[in-house]
Amino acid sequence: MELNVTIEKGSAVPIYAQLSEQIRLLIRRGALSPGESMPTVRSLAVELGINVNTVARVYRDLQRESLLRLERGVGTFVAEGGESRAVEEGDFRSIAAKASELIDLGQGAGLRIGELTQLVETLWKENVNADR
Amino acid sequence: MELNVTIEKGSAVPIYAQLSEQIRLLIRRGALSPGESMPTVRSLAVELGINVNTVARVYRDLQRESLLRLERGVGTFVAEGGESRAVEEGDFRSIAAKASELIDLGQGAGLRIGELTQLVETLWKENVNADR
Amino acid sequence: MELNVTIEKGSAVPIYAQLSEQIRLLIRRGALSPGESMPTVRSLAVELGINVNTVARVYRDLQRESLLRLERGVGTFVAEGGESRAVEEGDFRSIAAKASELIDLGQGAGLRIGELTQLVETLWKENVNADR
Amino acid sequence: MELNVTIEKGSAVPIYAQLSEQIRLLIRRGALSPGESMPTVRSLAVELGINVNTVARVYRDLQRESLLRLERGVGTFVAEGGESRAVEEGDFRSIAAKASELIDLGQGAGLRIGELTQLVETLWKENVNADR
DNA sequence: GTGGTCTAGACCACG
DNA sequence: GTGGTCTAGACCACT
Repeated sequence: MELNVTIEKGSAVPIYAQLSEQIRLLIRRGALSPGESMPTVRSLAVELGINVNTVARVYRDLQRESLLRLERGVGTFVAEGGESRAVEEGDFRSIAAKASELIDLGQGAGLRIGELTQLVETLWKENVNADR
Repeated sequence: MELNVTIEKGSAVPIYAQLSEQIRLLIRRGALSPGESMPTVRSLAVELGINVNTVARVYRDLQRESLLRLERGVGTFVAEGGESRAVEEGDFRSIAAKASELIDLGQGAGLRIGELTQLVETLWKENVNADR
Repeated sequence: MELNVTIEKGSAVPIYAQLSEQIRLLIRRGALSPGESMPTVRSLAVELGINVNTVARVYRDLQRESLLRLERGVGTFVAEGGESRAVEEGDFRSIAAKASELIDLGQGAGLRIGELTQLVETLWKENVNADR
Repeated sequence: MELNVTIEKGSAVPIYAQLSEQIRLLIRRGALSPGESMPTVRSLAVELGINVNTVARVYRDLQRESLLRLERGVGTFVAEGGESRAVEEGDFRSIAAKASELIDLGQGAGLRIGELTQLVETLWKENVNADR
């Protein structure tokens, strides 16, 4: 039940945001399936070397988005509802493949990861604005 | 001399980090050329609706990375040195094109921007680790 | 012997408090009469989808308040004593009618249930303080 | 800038829920107007005798509901947006009047506050279900 | 032993 | 001095 999640402690992005976003992605890509049980707040905190409350906050936040379901005294589970539905596996594979190509190009040109994600974010916003 | 930069005030990412990363990208993509003058700290702060100190801090940080050059009483300029060299224009175009394709796929599959950049980050790290 | 009780699992109010308060009200409004038998701990737990221990705790608490009477090996009954005396039926009807009017007004104005009960609580407290 | 808020520390309802609900009501009833500044997290914590983090959590929760607007380094304000719009003053007055009548009846019949709010909640739910 | 709440106190980002 | 994050640790509600 180890979660494939990595936390950068020095990052400007708060720990809870890093964790939250990564769990969300694991659910969307189908690596975590509806009904599946999540690690306990305590075990995940130990595994990641962060505080229990920080994990609890993330679980609570994701519950409010209907991605997780918390049961007191029982555990935490991936929600069955609509929000937690995964992207189609085929769709996800082509997205991941495209992302890998982008990463290869970026690394080839000597970009850093932050520059690459910043580029994606900037283009995303232009795209959204252009749609208006 | 308006900088094509957008700040999200409510974001978990601190304003200074958003600004710093975006200026860095503008330089790397060649939208800001070596020797070109940057907006004054004050005007950029007003334009973006953020605090003067925040802009000043970013300029200072970028100077330390040799991306900007601060001349007291004159202004701030994009540095001529190595760090501020832009990616080849052709390279950048193919990277941007690839990123656009990725964004289209992601939007088509209903991903949010955070999920997409998270995916890029995750794959980047796997890539780096695989190289070791 | 189904009890007209509803539990909200996700609520900030603990399950035992929700259940306790609702049983108390059923007794006060005369829906449960002195001497009447209560559902078994187990059956009520199943009916409500909550833990047996939680129901048992509520029954124990209500016994301490002399609202219920637990007879080992026999069952649980609404107590005959003073605490469990119901409000006069006519009184209760006018209270319920007034409450319904309040609810209609509240819903008409777009209030949520929590806001309405909060208002009742606030005014209640002001009333009590004013009496002093 | 004292907020007319009361916290019951021993209550089964968590402190953050009590505070959150009361602030929400103050906004809905127009006692707090859009744009108005809220007490600082620290001052409110001191005033209520609770922890700073608890207040901060409430402010954060209410920000997510678009009822408050938090500005780092500046302060907290009632949001201008739609969610924070107050109920019409006349409407609110009739609701409060009706609630007072209900309270008088309830107190006359010897009900406790918890029983009264429980009744309101029960009838509310029946009303909602009946609408379906 | 699970998640939930609360406290106390430190340090950071921002103005 | 403002809000934000994080930690460490206590106690509670529930299974």
